[in-house]
Amino acid sequence: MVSRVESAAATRRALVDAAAELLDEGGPDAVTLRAVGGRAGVSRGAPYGHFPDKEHLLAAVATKSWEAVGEQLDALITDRGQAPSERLEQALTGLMEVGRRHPHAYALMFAAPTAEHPEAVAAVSRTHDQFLTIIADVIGDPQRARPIGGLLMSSVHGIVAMENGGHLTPEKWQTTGDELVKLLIDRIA
Amino acid sequence: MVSRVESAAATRRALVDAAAELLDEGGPDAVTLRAVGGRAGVSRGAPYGHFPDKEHLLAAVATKSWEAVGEQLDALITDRGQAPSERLEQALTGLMEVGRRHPHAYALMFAAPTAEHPEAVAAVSRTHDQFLTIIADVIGDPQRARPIGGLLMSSVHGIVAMENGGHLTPEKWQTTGDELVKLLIDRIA
DNA sequence: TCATTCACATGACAACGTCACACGAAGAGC
DNA sequence: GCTCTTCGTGTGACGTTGTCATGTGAATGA
Repeated sequence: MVSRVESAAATRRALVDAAAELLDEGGPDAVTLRAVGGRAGVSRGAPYGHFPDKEHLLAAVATKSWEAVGEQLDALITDRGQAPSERLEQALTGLMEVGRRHPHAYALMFAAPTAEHPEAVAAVSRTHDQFLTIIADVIGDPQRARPIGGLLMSSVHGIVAMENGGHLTPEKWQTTGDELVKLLIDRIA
Repeated sequence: MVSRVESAAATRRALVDAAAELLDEGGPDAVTLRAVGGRAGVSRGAPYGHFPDKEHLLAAVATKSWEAVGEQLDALITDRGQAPSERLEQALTGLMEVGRRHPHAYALMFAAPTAEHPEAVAAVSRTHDQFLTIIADVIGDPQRARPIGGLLMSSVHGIVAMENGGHLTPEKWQTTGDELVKLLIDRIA
């Protein structure tokens, strides 16, 4: 039933899942290869049969996170039952929600993916394209949609990063991340 | 001439400077306590006479970086020779320039400062207040200036973070960070 | 001059990423 | 059914890291 390559693929998946879980639960310091192997039910050296080094394992976690966001956006794009502006707001708040629920994985997603991880770069590019699709529906002119999309994406990311870093305190700025996203869409899109 | 406490303070400064330099030159991985001590002319254990652990040393680096930005803003605020809107643009592009010139230190500045580092929190708060001062001069209503300031700060930070992470490629978004900052100020401030 | 203080050097330890090597079961060929 | 090969995995080992305990020596105050 379970061929050798299938079980190998399952182990690889288990390693990525274990790393993502440990990252969520204890932050980057908790993601040791020994802990990852342990949670995945293998030894500390097993990951090296699937990844050249720890960095590539983390890149796989980032790739998986981007793909999860991509699936959210896919569902949003497929559902034609709502206005384009609504879709845009949901896309942006959806990304924000990911950043809030999984702050460490989110930080990993936006860390610099070196050229050594082409699958991570591809996943990011695909998801960005989906964002652009949603934004173009609101803006109309697809040429003008790209810079606007870049600004929206960057700004929302900045809001999430400021939130997660504790730099967006309501006392200091008299506002919240949710309000800022609304304000942003209002002024930009 | 050089009393004992003076030399101790000098060593502390040398440690922070060495850590900042190593961070600039080789990224976070290059900042080992052994390398920091070596560059500062002391041994690997010497930092523990000045900081409880490595995290506190890095917090001191972040604090110094924030204070450097604060000095920039001070000069900007003191100089009454230019329009408020010009000052705002210079403040935001100044922060962006710091992020470009010292990407790793910049990332450290916006990392979550735990409550264990009150001096870092204070430095951030002071600099944010200076931003608010500059923004209030443009907005007029100081009450309305705070959320606007939060959005500007977050957005610019997002732009810098996207740039440094390689996520703001001109091919994808048909724009640059500089253009986005201009567009941002145009639409928001 | 002597006792004290305090910054610093040094040895040691556990944990980490990584590599080399050994093992053992699944699959291919006869 | 048997044998050989392949390949995912387990294990021991090594260098490096952050950290602590201990020792040392020079500056300080009486």
